[in-house]
Amino acid sequence: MKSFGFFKWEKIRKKREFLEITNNGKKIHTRHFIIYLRSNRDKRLGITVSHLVGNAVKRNRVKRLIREFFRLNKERLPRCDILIVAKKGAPLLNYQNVYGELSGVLLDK
RNA sequence: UAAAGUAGGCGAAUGGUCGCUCACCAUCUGGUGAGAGGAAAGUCCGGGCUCCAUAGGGCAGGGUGCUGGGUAACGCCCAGUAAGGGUGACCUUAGGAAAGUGCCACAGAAAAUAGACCGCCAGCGGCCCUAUUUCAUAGGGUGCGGGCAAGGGUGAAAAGGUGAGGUAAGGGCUCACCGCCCAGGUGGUGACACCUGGGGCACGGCAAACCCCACCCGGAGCAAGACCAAGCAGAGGGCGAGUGGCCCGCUCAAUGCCCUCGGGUAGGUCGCAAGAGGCGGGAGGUAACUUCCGUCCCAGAGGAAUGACCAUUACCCUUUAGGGAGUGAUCCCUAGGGGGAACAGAACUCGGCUUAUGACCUACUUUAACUC
RNA sequence: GUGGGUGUAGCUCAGCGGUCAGAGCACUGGGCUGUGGCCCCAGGUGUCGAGGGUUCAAAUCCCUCCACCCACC
Repeated sequence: MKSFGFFKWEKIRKKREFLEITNNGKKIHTRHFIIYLRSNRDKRLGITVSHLVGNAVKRNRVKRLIREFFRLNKERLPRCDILIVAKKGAPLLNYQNVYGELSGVLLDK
């Protein structure tokens, strides 16, 4: 299981699922993100970046950085659905900042 | 050299590791190829395409507005005309106010049928004052009915302007020049320009106020629309008329249309990437553009791909050291450190417009200053 | 994708071509009171979202842009 890929079945794609996780999941705040967790057989990722975060370029960049984090650290993540919501300052971060902020909360030692 | 004007360009490159989307080949491990923009943006216009409606006409409603051309079309582009701005290169603006209605605050005498506050002018009548030693004459003030619109003052705007003659004072009252109006001619497809003659002059501004004139516009949008698969359950009421603004007209009489309640599904394929396409060249045209030949195939997602990290080399800024030019401010070269690199992400598609955009570059032109 | 709305004083809103843009609340100062509130008097307050244009004159009319909000499929 060496794959660092990010496949379609690892994405949360249905609006219904997003709502279920927001309502029933465990909620964690960090400086630039809100993270919802709900235990599941597979590890899956959903990302929400609203228009309040910035324009399309900034929103895409935030999503790509979060996907990169998921992909590279998949081995150490817990077995659950992860939903990450970006807050306002998020476009100013680079990958190092994102890693620093998310690893402390999500990764096993 | 500096400051401007116009037209345009570029929107870092290369390599490595780990990834994403699509196509093809292999086949369960992979390999090869392709993969954001000049604005992809805002959604301000106009087309293509699809469905619905449609004999045709009228009235609403909306849009455009100097002239000619270009175009699939446009509110866009090109060429010109006039007016205004700028020393200039250049830029900006554009139907009709003698069809009608309406508005023009404040100030001012008066604001669109002109009018007469101060004023100017002569006449008439009485009274008062002054001067000339009485009569009387002259001057001034006041009153009455007239003439005038030069001057004053108000305003954004005061009913042609300047000068001369003339007059009781004045006035296009007359004349010259300028402006305006009318008629004719010439040139131009035309906007318009020029010339000749006539008229003393009539016509304030606002249509981004209503409006008039000319031309254009059927409606909705790829969640259009077509097919496949899965699934369910229909019931009640209304319309006699319906026709996606209205009317006439026209057509139909149903398996039609509308409303309410209830039930089911929200999956896949196509549309969906060869186009008013790009590049190079020839021909026509002042140009926009058209046409012919050759050549190329260049994103296609669907909680939505085109990325992350590292290295090197260019570019710009700053700083340190060394060297060079110069009296100097400063500039150039070499080496090193630090920093910066904009605006922004395709969603059916094309033509424009508008707005955002760091640093840099190119061409032509103008104006200043200096040198030869 | 389509259609619509809002932006005016610190806040909530009027005003829709013509004096120096108003009202309520709030704020400041004074009076009243031993003190505070209530009450009374006086006062400050604005690039009318931004930039152009039309007009003698624009918050108002016309363009372009910005921000926010709503509705429908």
